[in-house]
This record gives sequence, C-alpha cells and structure tokens, in this order.
Amino acid sequence: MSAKPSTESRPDFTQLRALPRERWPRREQILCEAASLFAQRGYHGTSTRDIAEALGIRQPSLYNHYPSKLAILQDLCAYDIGVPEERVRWLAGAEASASARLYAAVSLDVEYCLEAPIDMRGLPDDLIREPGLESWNRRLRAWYGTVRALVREGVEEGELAPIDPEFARQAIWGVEWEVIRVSHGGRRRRAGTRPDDTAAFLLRGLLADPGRVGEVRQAAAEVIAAYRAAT
Amino acid sequence: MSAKPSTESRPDFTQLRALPRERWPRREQILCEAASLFAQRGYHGTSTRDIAEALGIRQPSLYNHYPSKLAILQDLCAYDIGVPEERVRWLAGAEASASARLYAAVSLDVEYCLEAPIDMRGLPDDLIREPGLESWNRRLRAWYGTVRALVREGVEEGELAPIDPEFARQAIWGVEWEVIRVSHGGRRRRAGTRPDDTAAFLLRGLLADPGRVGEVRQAAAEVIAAYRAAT
DNA sequence: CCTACCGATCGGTAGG
DNA sequence: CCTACCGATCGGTAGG
Repeated sequence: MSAKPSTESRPDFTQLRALPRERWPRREQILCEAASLFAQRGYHGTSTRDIAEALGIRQPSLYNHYPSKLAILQDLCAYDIGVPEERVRWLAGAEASASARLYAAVSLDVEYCLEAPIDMRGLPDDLIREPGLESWNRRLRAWYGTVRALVREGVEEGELAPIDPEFARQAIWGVEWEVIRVSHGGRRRRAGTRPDDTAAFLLRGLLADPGRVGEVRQAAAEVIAAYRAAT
Repeated sequence: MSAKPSTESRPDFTQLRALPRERWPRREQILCEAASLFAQRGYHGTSTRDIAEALGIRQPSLYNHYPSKLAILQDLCAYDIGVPEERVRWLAGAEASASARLYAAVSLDVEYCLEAPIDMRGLPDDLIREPGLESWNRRLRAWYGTVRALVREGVEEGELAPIDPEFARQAIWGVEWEVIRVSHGGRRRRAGTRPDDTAAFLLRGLLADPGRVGEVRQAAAEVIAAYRAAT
C-alpha cells in the first residue's frame, strides 16, 4: 500500500480555504467528504464505497490514500478534538479573568466549527469509544478537565456562581454542540454572531452577577486578539 | 411472521419498573437491550445478532417480535420523542407564566430520561432523517416549535431576556441532551437534583432578571404537580 | 423458539 | 487510479 503515515501534520484550514476544493490535496478532499457523510449517516452507516462515490473514484482507490476507514476517522479527530483541545489549553494559560478565558474559549470553539470546511458533526459523543480512538478519547477528557479547572477557578474567585464544574462543562459542551449541529445543517457557514451569542448566553448562566457579561465580553476580546496574534 | 403491529400502545414505564426485567414483555426486553446497544455503538453499528445475543436468543427469533430492525427503532422513538413531545404540549397549555412552564418542561424532560429503564441516547440528532422515521421527525419538529413558542411568549411578556427563540431552543436541547448522555453513562439512575439543576441553569440564562429563578422554580413546582395529577 | 440458509453489502487485498 | 475478487457479516426468510 502506498498510503503515507497519518502522523504527518495536515494542512491548516486557513490555508485550504484559499483554494478551490479541486486543488486541495486528495487526503483533505477525502476527509471533507467523509466528514459530511459521517455527519449525515454516522460512521457505521457510511460505507467506503459511499465516500469513494462522493469523490468520483472507485472504492479500492481510497486505499492509496488511507490504509483503512478507521484511519480516516482518526485524521478527523485531529481536527475535531486535537485543534480545539490545544486551543483551550492555550487560553487557560492566558492572562485574564477565568470568566474572560471561558468566554473566549466558547466563542472560538463555535467560530472554528462553523468556519471549518469539514463538518464537525461526524464525531458524536459515543463513537469516541471505538477501538483505535483511545488516544483521542484521552485528549477529549483532557479538554473536559481544562474546562472544569477554568470553571473551578472562577467559582473560587467568586466571579462565577457556585456551580458544579462538571455540570458547567456539560452545559457548555451541550450548547456548543447543538449550535454547531444546527448551523451546519443549513449549509454554508460564516459564523456570524453565533460564537458571541453562545458565549454570552453561557456566561450569563455562569456568572455570579450576570449583569457583568458585557464587561466579560470585552475582556474576552483581548484574550482572543492575543490568541490570534500568537498562532 | 407472527409479529404484531407496532401501533398498539406500549406499556408505561412506571408499570414496568415495578417488575423484574425477566418478567417484562419480550418486546420491552428487546427495546431495552437495543436502546442500550444503539447508545453505545449507534444504530448502524449494532447488528440484529448483537441484540439477540444480549437477550440470549438466536438472531432469527427476534423476527417473531419485530418485523425488522427499523421497527425496533420506531418503537424506541415513541419513548424518546412521542412521550416528551406530548408532555411539553400539555405543559405549554398549563396556567402559569411562560418561564414556569419552561422550567417545568426542562425539569420533567431530564427526570423522565434519567429514570426511564431504556437508554435515551440511542437516537442521536441525525439518525432521525433515516427513511422510515419521517413521522417521528415531524413530531420532533413539533416539539421544537412548542418550545420556541413558549420562549417567544416569555420574551414578549418581558419575563425573558430578548433572545432568539430558536437559539434558546438549541441551548435547552443541547444542555438537556448532554446532561442525559453523561448521567446515563454512569449506569443506574435515580435522577437526584439533575432535573432541578438543569432547569435552574437554563432559566438563569434566559430570564430578564436572573434573580427571579427561585420564584420561578416554585411556580414550576405547581405546574409539575398539576401535570402529575392529570396523567 | 430453533437450524439452515438467502442475496446483498461490507472493509480490504492482489495485481497491474 | 483501475478491475477483479476475497472472506466476513449484514438484515431477513423458510420451514419446522
């Protein structure tokens, strides 16, 4: 088989968006079509023949680019989990109040998922337990842990209402997921005000004084600017 | 085939919980095992042999109780969608403020899903587009519409902050879903304070004056009592 | 409820 | 990138 190892880093989305899809590397074309099909019919409900057909090639030709169907799913995890987990870790270490960092994390998550050329709905919550995704499952749990730590910090400082950090994590994840899921259905993105609306709604529910949400948004804007400058 | 039509009403959960699982009707045993497997591996990732094995019977024997795998999924929809949609319609017509009715709806949704003997995570958002589930898809959209109307009413009366009703619906659904998903993972239920916590968090984000959430909770308790008395 | 079996489709390989 | 093909598994049926 001529498929190269998956460990080499995939191109950044921001680079890809500048090109028409026909000029993308074949691997990214496969990822994009597979993500769309996985989102619609699920991983198990999508056959490798479905993916090949979407690309206009025969099913065995896929195996020149990926050694297995699972390898495609693993590469998608790099976009669905790897990138956001790394980002939230950066944000957690930024210099700002816990609520501002949380606001920035939510806003950037939603923006990223809505503007990404691949459909992020293809990795539902329980698929992550599939054999072969163990390391991505650990990364996802690290993401959860970072968010809980941020919430805990905000609660201890009195900025956030006294809320169970795991419950807050669930609320954040749930709202983000549903917003992304619905918005992706109505094809063609451009995030609009969804990232800001989502972060503002969640912080209103989390802040000890919900009236402070405007002030938190402004502080978050600085964190976001610093993140963009640093990456 | 001797399978009876699916249109006959299934037994209520509250009746079933009084019996040990071995004494349940075979159909409910099948639904319960299938729901658990669908939640773990997805509908397409679960074979009819998997379901049969969980029941200790051979795969073709399933077809004495259900005419197809799809028919099992359809019966699950009656629990996952039919019951909650009917309940929220009753609540929307109750005599109370919009925020109290919303609080009651969220609380009862979470309680129902956590106490139900079947696992409600088996019906992820996009499976509903499967051929054969069209009527359940319509019921789900009716559920969405009822929630949006409740939010719109609350906004117009000034009780809720000026929020897009569809965004509110997404936030409610997203938080409910994630809470249910996580809580069901840790087997064995008893809802605890999750229903109340979830409703309180969401109403805090939705209310024009989040400080009123305690008062709304009390009004919701009356709506819930009226609902239980009526059904 | 069982055994025996069906055609269709699955992920993946051989070889060019 | 293709054609040809593999064994395994799928949902479902026949017949008792």
